[in-house]
Amino acid sequence: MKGHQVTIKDIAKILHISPSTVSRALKDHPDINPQTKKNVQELAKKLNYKPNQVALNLLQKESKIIGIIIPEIIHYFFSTVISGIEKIANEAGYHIIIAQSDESYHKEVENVQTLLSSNIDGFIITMAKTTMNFDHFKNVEEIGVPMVFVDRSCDVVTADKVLVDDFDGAYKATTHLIENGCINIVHLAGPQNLDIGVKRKEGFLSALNDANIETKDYSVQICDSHDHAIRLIPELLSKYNNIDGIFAVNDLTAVGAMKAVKSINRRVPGDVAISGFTNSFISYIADPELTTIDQKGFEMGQHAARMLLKRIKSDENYGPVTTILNTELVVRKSSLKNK
Amino acid sequence: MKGHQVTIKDIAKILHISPSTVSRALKDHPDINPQTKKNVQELAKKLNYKPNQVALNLLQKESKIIGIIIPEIIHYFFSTVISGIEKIANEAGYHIIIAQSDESYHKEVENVQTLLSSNIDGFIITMAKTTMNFDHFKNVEEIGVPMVFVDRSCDVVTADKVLVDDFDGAYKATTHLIENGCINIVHLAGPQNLDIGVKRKEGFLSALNDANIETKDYSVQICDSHDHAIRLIPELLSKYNNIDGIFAVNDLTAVGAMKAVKSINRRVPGDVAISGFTNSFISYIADPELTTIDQKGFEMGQHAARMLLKRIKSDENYGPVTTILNTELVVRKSSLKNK
DNA sequence: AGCATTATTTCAAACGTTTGCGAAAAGCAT
DNA sequence: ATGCTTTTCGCAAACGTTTGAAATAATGCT
Repeated sequence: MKGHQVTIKDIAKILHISPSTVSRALKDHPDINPQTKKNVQELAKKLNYKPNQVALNLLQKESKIIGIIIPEIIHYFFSTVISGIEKIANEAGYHIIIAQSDESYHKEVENVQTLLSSNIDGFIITMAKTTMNFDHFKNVEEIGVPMVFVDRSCDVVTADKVLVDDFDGAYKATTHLIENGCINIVHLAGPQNLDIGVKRKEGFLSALNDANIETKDYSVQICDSHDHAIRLIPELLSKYNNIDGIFAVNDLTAVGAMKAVKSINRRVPGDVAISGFTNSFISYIADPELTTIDQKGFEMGQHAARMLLKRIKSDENYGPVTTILNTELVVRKSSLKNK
Repeated sequence: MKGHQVTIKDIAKILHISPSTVSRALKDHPDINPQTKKNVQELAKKLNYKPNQVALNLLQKESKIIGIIIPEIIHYFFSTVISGIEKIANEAGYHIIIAQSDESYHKEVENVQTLLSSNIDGFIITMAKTTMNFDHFKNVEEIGVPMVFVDRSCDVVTADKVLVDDFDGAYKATTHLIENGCINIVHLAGPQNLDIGVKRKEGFLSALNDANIETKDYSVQICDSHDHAIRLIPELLSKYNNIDGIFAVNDLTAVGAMKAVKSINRRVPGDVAISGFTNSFISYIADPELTTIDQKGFEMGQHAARMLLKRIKSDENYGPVTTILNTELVVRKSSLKNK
């Protein structure tokens, strides 16, 4: 059915002039007779002429499209990142095209390939957790398509990066718990093969150290999911019943821990104060509301987009830039023991 | 600093043959000498040749891109819809390009325009709440770009639609509450200028009616946000303290109500059973976990994508199709009074 | 009128790919 | 060798647009 889109050729034919004249008339080129210009522009408007972007992309080798590869949109944090990117991109006349890797290395590789063949102008990527081989990114690098990594970095590929200061965030959250009277804090840590797992743990330990609190052998537990926390915490609290604070590597785990604490009839924050990390939507939903570290997803997205656009528009090949954003402590009820 | 992607021409030049031969060799055309074929295919592999989609699109007059306009990715429901669309689209070799309207009519209009000029092959749209004028959709219709509406419909535009049976969902949730011993149920309803607001309310009322429960003048409250529920519920419960069930128009409102009930020392579900609508992530986070109606976002997305692809590929102009998906009751703790 | 300028328009190539058709080359039978 | 068929390949056009250069038309000047 597609009544075909009006083209420059159509206009040219109707007006008995050449396509090039039409093209120039439409962009107000000084070489064109004002009368012709008027005719063309009026007819174009009447026929609702819209330039064919695909043809332009082929010609100019730019698509005004930014490809985003991200593990899962469903996660609040990622969707805020996307929103940040979209805002800046749109302001610059760019569109975003989104592909999810579902944390799968293979889907990530596939996405990189297909987006590449769509003549994407640049990539903004959060790597999948399972990605250990980086050849697909190397390939992008070789072809010369600019790339910005968000949140998760890898040293092998030279590209711009936007990260968040995980160490400092963890330090702030832990210190906050200490200042609110916690002495025996447990850290529910992420997997130690991931940067954020390590950094957040180190921030936690450093905060304890600076407050002259010595760590016990149970102070750090590898536990980074809601359900795992629900299983782990009751056991842990019954074994070490002087635990009075929990700092979880992410909000979901923190909420799981919160539920678990309540389930064994201890109070949050009265008996156990809790802090999460990310400031996702659920921290606001939790009861009591969850103190957490704002990971600035929107800002990260904005930053990444700005860095990418700069890279796209520049011809000189300046070295890779890494931006580290500051986190922010968001205090809510779950950590306020004294009140 | 774009080192360019390998093209058919490159391969042709290296092998001293013509581009057409390369093209045919790559698609295993019978006209080509097996040896030439082998040479071409091997070189193509070695150089990591990927066909330029843009060029193909230009030839075939399609962009293989589906435009999605949606209020806000951040909402769990919408992101599941997107995931559903992406899955089907990718399987068919299409990409998705996402634009958010932020529930703003003006941004929606703008998005429609810019996506149109990107030669989108079709639209999948969830209208903004504030959209009362539909000229921009009419325009899309005239141009002949296929369009599928998801979740929110409008009768003015003739296009395919994927909706959910709001009435039935509300009926099921309400009946479930009744079966679990609720007599005095309050419905926290959405705005009555929106379809879902009306339909869900009607389902609620119909369920009460079928169970021979008469409605009171306070049975329906217009209240569709977390914070509003937190303000409203304590007041309502103190005024009518025999209220023993709440059916909220969405999960977020339900969670607000839940918090409010707990805050005045009544128990959920013991004193007041609660059901939401949507089955968003927070229903799983809530404490107790929230009984709700699964709105099947992923399935809606898949369906919408299938309908759109069918429309894109078909030449005949069949009438608009409306698909209404069934919801599903998801029973969790918040409604199980008796146990 | 003749020539130089300037104004206006068209040509042709390019982007990467596909494809109908014609051409060259090779094989085969006579 | 001649003519015919097959095999194998290349030419050229097409998709819609832009753009440098060439061509044409119109104007001005002496």
